[in-house]
Amino acid sequence: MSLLLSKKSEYAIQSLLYLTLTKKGLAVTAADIADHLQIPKEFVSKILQELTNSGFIESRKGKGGGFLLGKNPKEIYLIDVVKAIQGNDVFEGCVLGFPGCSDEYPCAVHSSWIKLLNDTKKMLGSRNLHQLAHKTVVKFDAIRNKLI
Amino acid sequence: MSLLLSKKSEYAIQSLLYLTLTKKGLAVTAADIADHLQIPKEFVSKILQELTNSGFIESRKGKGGGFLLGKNPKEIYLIDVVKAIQGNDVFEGCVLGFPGCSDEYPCAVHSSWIKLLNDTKKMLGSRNLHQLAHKTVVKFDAIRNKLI
DNA sequence: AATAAATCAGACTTTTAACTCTGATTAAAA
DNA sequence: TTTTAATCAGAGTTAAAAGTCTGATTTATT
Repeated sequence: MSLLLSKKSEYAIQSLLYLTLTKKGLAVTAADIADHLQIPKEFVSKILQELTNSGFIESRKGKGGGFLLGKNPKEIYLIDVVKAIQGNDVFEGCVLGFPGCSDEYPCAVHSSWIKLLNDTKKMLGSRNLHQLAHKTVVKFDAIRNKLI
Repeated sequence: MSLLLSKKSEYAIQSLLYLTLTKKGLAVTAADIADHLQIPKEFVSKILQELTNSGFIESRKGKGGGFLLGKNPKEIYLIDVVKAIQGNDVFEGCVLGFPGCSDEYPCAVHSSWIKLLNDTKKMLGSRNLHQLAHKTVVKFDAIRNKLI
């Protein structure tokens, strides 16, 4: 896990970016995604299921099936994905772990932390899949060519 | 765990703040700290041991023993504690989980993430125990009086 | 010297995140 | 209609973080 996101969130975002880059209307299998992202197929399948349930993607069963984006990639922001995967209250709570920390009863670093948190939320809330997808092509290439 | 720190780090910082507020030269027992912080005694004992090994505090064995700060609280910055507990590479790694993410081979949000990370490090790197301790008295009071 | 009160060390357990497996279902194509 | 290739659902496993327990050691006090 990075400092901010769980592995699940990371893989969810990577998968969505991959789906954004595939031809519209064409279903991509979990195996294909797992292969291109170099992550476990079974795990990514679970995550794709969750993303289906939360409406980010659609699934097609049976032969020729797979997954495709369920919305316009311009309307899927990183923060939406993170909240769907990690829960709506990921961004709550005191940094120092003190109970009942709030603007009224702040801990010693409360205001600075709130600023950092707002910046983080602003960052995740202003980047959508459409903006990020083409910048990610090079990453997918590097993984495929085992440059990493 | 909050977005940034592990429970261990949180309790470590809380314990150090508590020790900063106690009379110089007087050892405080793990039980006392656990009680005032309302966290498990055995767990905090483990953490205090680690903090002893990394030189933040000193321990006195036997009757009348306990723990006390090993350095000047003006010289203990939050980031030092976090690195000691969570490891030096806490602040490494790609937010989106892509391998080999760097300035040369950035992911789609690399530069924004580096900025957030630097702000975070700056925050943790500029607050020492001395600055924070007195602002924390009210938190300890609230916990003791079960106001929370 | 005995007792009491503390840390110390390390094994153990629980919980949560990460990951795996299996069998059922669905649907296209032969 | 049978086969093949996919998702679906949910149980199971593993690894890491969080938390507990126990027994040994240390040291001040009686």
